Amino acid sequence: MPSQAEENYLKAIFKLSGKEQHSVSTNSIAEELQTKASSVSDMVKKLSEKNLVNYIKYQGVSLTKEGVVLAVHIVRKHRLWEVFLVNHLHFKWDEVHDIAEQLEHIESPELVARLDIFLEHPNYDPHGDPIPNARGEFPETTAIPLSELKLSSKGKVVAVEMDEPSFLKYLDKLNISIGTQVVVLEFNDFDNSIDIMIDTVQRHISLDVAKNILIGVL
Amino acid sequence: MPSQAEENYLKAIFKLSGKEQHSVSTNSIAEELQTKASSVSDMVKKLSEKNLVNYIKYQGVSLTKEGVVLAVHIVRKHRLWEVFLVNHLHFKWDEVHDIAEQLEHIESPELVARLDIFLEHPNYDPHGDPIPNARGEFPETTAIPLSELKLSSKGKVVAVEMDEPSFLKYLDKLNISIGTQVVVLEFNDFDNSIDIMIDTVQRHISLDVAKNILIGVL
DNA sequence: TTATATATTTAGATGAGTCTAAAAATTATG
DNA sequence: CATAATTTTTAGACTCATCTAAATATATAA
Repeated sequence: MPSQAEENYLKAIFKLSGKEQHSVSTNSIAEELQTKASSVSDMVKKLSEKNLVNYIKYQGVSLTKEGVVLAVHIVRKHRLWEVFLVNHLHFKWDEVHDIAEQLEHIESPELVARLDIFLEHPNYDPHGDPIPNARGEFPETTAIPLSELKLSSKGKVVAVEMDEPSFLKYLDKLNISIGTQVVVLEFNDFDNSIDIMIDTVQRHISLDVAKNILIGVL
Repeated sequence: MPSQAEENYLKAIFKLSGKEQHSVSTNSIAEELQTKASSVSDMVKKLSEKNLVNYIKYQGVSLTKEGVVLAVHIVRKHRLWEVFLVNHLHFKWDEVHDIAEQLEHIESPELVARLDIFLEHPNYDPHGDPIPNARGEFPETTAIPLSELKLSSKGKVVAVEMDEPSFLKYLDKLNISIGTQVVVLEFNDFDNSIDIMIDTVQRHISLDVAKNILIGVL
């Protein structure tokens, strides 16, 4: 059983490696975990000895099969807890990340199984992120960033790709949440901003924001 | 904010100090936490510097006001989580202690407050132990060990004073749980065992067991 | 009350995880 | 392609929490 620190590294590497699980740099891990590259070197060496990551000095890091299994399991716990916090304790979606960061390290397979049942096997967390099942399989998700929609096209927000409270509160202010209908009115080349329509209101959002709003593909 | 290790020490000292919070020995803390007396000396020194315990070398340890506040808060979290695990996730009472030991260290005042509301402000945990409220006040409890009942007297089990799964499973086997009616039939002087009546069945229990079953006093 | 047993503390070591500063490898640039 | 800039790793130090073994204080008992 990995320590909490090890779990955080596995999760970070999993996240940074993307869907195809490409190898990632020491620096990017340090950035993600708000730590120093030298600390990452040390930890990655340890994880490598435990066969949780593939590591060749100066060549980047990737998770082994075993490492992926563990990382996915942590993601599963994190997202299940978020569902609990929002659906049952009535937290807002911008308040749950930090608490779930703690809860995800609770070690008890039985607890996860029962929580999953209690929550009625949710497929997505409050931010629209897919929740892997007990076998580590993610539900199908086909979504593209709002920034890649075609002009005049319409879509439904299915997820957001950032958990920062400030970002989520900003979306609240724009009346954007999971399920919101969006129409792309205009792409503004000069600053890459986008004009969109939410309900009957016209809004103006930056490219950065648009990139982090995922729209469902039928 | 104390570390998990510090929290465990505070909780142990609180437990060992009893209702009147008398001072406790290094050795007893070591025993309670399954560690060495030398480790306790070190930690107690640190807690003393943080003004969480009163500590005079060779003279024992007691919690300061501030230490009591923290310890009670941890107890509160532990017991609230136990209620959640049993009432909502349908764990058995002998399965929740270890999980609650982990959950009690989750740091989020908001989480505790909302959990308390979700659980509808429970006053007792699944083992009958009182749950302090947000101000740290315990509900009234007047109970005596089964071992101190008078001959032929009748009573209702209100709590058990031991969380060991083996003990709790043993009580299950005897059909003893919170709320069970018990009648004392006989005290056996030769081995201090006690004959009791549960429902319509006569049972024979040791003094050790009887000491850990608390009977409500009207 | 002096010797002995027990409890407690100190000294020094260890492992986990982190850091800074310096060294080494890799990548980019002129 | 050689040198500069960047990235990554190593070396050494630090904190936290623990341990063993030795020293010291307290309690017990002849």
